[in-house]
Parts: sequence; C-alpha cells; structure tokens
Amino acid sequence: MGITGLIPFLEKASSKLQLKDIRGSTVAVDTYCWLHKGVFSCAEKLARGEDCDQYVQYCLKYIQMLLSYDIKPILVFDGQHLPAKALTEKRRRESRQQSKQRAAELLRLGRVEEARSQMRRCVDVTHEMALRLIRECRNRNVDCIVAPYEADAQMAWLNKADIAQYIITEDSDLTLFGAKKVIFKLDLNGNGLLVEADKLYLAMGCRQEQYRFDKFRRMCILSGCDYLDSLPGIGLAKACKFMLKTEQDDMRIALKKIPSYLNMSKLEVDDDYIENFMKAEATFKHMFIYNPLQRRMERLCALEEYATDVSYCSNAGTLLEDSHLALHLALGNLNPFTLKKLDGWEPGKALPAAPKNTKRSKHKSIWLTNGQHSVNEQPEKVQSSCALFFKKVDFVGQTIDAEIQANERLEQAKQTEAQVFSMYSFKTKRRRSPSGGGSTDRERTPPPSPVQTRSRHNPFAKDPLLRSPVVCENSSLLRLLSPKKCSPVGGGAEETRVNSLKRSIFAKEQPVEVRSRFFATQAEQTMLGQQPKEEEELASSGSNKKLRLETKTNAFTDPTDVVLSEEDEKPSLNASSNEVKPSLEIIQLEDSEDTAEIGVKSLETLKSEPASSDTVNLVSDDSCSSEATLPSSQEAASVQSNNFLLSNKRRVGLSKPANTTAKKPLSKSKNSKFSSPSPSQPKLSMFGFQKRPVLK
DNA sequence: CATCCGTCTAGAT
DNA sequence: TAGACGGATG
Repeated sequence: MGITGLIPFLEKASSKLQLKDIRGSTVAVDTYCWLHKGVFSCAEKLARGEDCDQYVQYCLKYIQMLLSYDIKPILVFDGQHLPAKALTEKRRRESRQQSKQRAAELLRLGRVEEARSQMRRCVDVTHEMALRLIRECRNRNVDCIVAPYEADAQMAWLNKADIAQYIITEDSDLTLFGAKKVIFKLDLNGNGLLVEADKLYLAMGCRQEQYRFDKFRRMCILSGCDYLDSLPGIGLAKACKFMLKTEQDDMRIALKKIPSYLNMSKLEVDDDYIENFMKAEATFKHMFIYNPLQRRMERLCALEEYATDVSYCSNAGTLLEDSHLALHLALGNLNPFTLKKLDGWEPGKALPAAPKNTKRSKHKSIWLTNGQHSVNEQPEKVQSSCALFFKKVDFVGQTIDAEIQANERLEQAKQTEAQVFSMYSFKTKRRRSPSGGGSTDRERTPPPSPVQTRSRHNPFAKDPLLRSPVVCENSSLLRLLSPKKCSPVGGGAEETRVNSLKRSIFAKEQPVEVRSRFFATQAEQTMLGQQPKEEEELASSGSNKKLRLETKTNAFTDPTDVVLSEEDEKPSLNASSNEVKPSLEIIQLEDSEDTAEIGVKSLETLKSEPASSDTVNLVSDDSCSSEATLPSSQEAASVQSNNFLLSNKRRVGLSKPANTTAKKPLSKSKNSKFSSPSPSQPKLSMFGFQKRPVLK
C-alpha cells in the first residue's frame, strides 16, 4: 500500500545504491516483502496445504547476500494489526478465502491454469511461516524482531536510533515514519534505490530552509495514505503545493484553507476529515515499537516531542502491560494476533545443534544485553576488523568470511580489470554488435573503459585520490600485457618480464581474482611447463605474500586452470583437492576453489558467448550505480539508458555465475558438470552473483 | 495540467 | 498484491 506515486515523486531525493557501498552497516529489513515474493514460487503447494519452505530459502538468499557484503541484517516482521487496518485485513482474508474456493472449483472443472492463478491469490504469509524463517535466522545468528504493530514504525525507530543505518523495504510509508535512509527495489544483485530523508526537500521542490519534515509527512497524508483517504482531486502534486504555500503549523486551521489555496472552491474539508488527519499524523509519529535494548515497548516518538494529545493516538496501538509478553512477541515466540505461544526461544540460549552447512554471522545481536555472549560465540577468535564470525562446519565449504572476502575480491577484480581494459581501450577499436548475438568471435576487443567513464559516475572507479598508484600508463607495458602482442609459448625472458610486471601490478592491489580472456589466453600459451621456475622466482620476491603462478592440471572444479594465486602463507586448497580434466582456463588470484569457480570459464564458453555478456555489462553497471547524486542524476540516468540499450541486461561485472557453464549444452564439454554447484559447494549465486543465462 | 481509473504484469522456479 | 502505465476526465 503506502502512498500512491510516492517513489517516483521522490526521484530527486533518491539515488542508485549498491550494497557494496554500505559495507559494514546494519540494515533493517521489511521481511514480509521478501516472504511475499518468496511465497509466489510455492503458492500452489501452500494453497494445497503441502509443506514447503521455498519462501524461507528465498529470504535466506537475500540474507546470505547481505552477509556476504558484511552487512548486518535485522529482520523485522509485522505484529498485530492496527484497529485502523482491521477492516482492510478482514477484506483481504475474505478475498483470499474466495480465491481458494474458486481455485478448488476450477480444479474440479479441470481448468488447471485458471486454478493456479487463483491459488496464487489465496496464499497468505502467516506468522507460522515467518517463524520458520525466524528459526533459520536464529541458527545463523541473524537478528529478528517482531514489531508490536507495523514493521514500518519498528524499522523507522531502528533507523532513527542508529541501530540500523538503512532500511530495506518496498513500502513507501517508511519515509513517513521518519526513516532516514530507505532502500527500495533491492534485487539479488545488490542493486537498489536509496531514498534519503535529508534530501526530501529536493523532491518537494523547495529550499532547505523552507522545508520541515512535518511538511513532507503532511503532504503525504493529504495525498492519501493507509490511515486516511485523500480528499477528492488531491494527489501528491497538489498536496505538495499546498504544504509549501501554507505557513500555518496548526493543521486544524491550515486544512480549512485548502480549497482557497488550491482554487478548488467545490472542495469541502469537514471536521471529520480534520480529526482523521490529526489521527493519521499521530499514528505515523507515535505508533508503538519495541525497544530491544531497553526491552520495552515505546512510542516511535514520545508524545511530549510533539505535544500530541493522546486522544489522537487511537490508531497508534496500545501498550502491552505484560512486559514478558511484549518481549516474547518481539522475539517471535508468540502469534501476534492470538498471543498464543509458538516457541520459547530466548536470546543467548543455546540452540539445538545447528544444522550442517549453516553459517553463523558474528554480528552482535540486538538482543544481547551488555556482557552477554552468544552461546556459540568464541571470543578468542573474534577479529575486530571483521564483523562476521564463522563456524567452520564443512572443511570444503565456504564460510561467510570467505564469502565476504570473495565478494570483495570480485569487486577489486572489477576495478583491476577495468583498469586493464582502460589500457587496451585506447589502442583498440571497439567492435560490438548491438544485439550481441550470434557472434562467436573470441578475440573481440574489450569494452570501453569504465575508468574513462569515471567522471560520469563510475562507481567501480576509486576516488582518484584513494586509488592505488596507477600501475601502468606506459605503452610498452601495455604492449607487454597484451596477450596478443606477447610472445607465444616459451617466451623465455620476455615472458618472465611480463609476469613480473603483472605481479607488480597485482601485488599492489588487494588479493584479486581476475577472469580475463586475455590473460587466460596468454597464460595458457606462455605458462605451460613453466611452473617450477615461476614458483621459485615468485617465492623469492620480497613481498610478505607469496605469489604463485601455477598451472593446475586438476582443479577441484575445473581443470587446467592457469592460476595466478596470491596466498597468505597457507597451502592452497586447490593444490590438494584437484582432479584431472583439461580444457578450461582461468586466471585466479586466490586460494580457494570456491572462488576459483566463480572465475572459471571454459574457453569454449568464451568462444560461444556474445561479447557483451560480461564486458559490456561491466560498464553498464558502472553507470547504474549509486554515485549518481542529485545534481547529476539526470546525466547518470542518460548514461544508464545508453548502456541499457547496449547491454539490455544488467549483470554484476565479472561475477559470472558458474551456472552459466552448466547451462551450456552438455555436448559443449563434459567439464560443464564440474562447474555446476555440487552439494559440497555453497551456491555462489546467493551472494549476488547473477545467475541468469548469458545474453543471447 | 494533475488526478483518476482501469488494465497489465512482475513477483519465483 | 501492488506498482506501472496509458488514456480519460475535470
């Protein structure tokens, strides 16, 4: 529901956001948004009363993605219905019931498709379903909180209290509750739309001095909200106009001036409307929330703050006298409507042995009071620099920490590759068919340099001041780095030089993983049979990290990987857990086979893939991202649309899913099965790596 | 011109 | 289910 048309209205207060831009922060999540979407995939099963947990898995994907960005999620659930919404809820229930009956009838008539569509309409997200997710979260040490009433108010409070710096939701109401930073339309690639409260004056089209948050909230209420229908003929635009025009702070007086201020003489503002307006406003200000730190119910804003009369708060909920009940409601142990006990979990309480493969986040729970430790926490292992703690349950399996690192490396790699591309792009002609389809040209030129587009809001390009020293701006080095111009097999001294150059480039970066068809080709050509020599040379380098360039003939995931691996003085997992099977090649600067998998790409895949698949998208993502701040958002938008035309699809830079190879016809190569996720390998697609097939 | 209203479709696998 | 969209309306 929310405010009709508010999100477009807020365009000037919003910007693109990538999760990587908010690493280390805490985010409150409107979990019902995810549950509702997740339910869609198994609506039929649920309608038939069958058990399924796809909606839980769907939500966990998002959670996993957040964790991989080192973001702490706090899942917020709706609690009791407000009296004001009881009627709409009742209508919904009835409508669902009808859909159910219709579905049953249609099934009897054999009209399966129609029945299905009805079934999708009749499923509801129940608290039991929410509890299922909550339990999974407890196993992962991911915080959940059930709001006493609306999740919106709870999230806004978390945001205002700076317990959560961001809110993820689809409901535009959040801004009315006073949330500061709201992320809308977050997808599984980690892209979303950020609306910031302190930019709202821009959306209203007034000067900052002229603006007060109250004006914005009143504008929204006037335009029609969940608690109050709008006056006929009043939408956001007129409400905005009115709120900017009036200086009267007392709305009981101001509202009466609407007809004259807006030249709508026929409009009538009766006392009833005014009364309801005051109530609606009070609802947004003073709804009850649960303060997990103080472990008590509170109002979102204290009544004193606005000198609000309690009589206006009839829709803002009531205080639960029983604090024990309130706590367990917030913990999710009670059915919010019946207050029936469904579970007895308590913070810090030992959980039954967590299922295998369950990774626990190390974030400190909002439920832990000072000094209290999570039972499964191992303080001596906690690193202050990293917000996550993992329990290594599976020797091979990737931990959350590893996911975070892998994710960071991918982004680094994007940057590094972007730099490399930028070097090429000065010298090469661009050849890219707009459709991107059909071409099997493997040696196509790289995309335009994202670095070049830095001035046009390239989020991948680091700030010029922060950027690591430019590693290569001279043409001879460029020539050397170019696989085409590099000497072929057995390059001898030349080849050694190239590698040392490459080393000098990458040594300055964070550990990165590069999947580059250029390097891969070169590496394959030049490195075969050279491993011992390389290792020796690299080991003797002064760096505190060992850099190894090895030719793997038996990667765990894929064979004949040419691996440029940077290690922190621990043995490469790859080295031990490999299996034979040639014909794939990657460049990887990492030591775990899981990340290797991300980088793995079959040569044949490369051949058969359109140019635009990863390279072009690297660029398109650049311009889509959040650096499009206000003054220049239009420009960014145009860049984005341009790139959209080119690529027609958004993908996360290099994060090519291992799955794509699996989606190739089997006949392509029997290796494909090695790149598809195996049970022992976590699904990497969960971390925001695009899973969709490559452009056709 | 802004608002209103009906229709369409994404949402997941 | 709700948001987006286009056309109708005042």
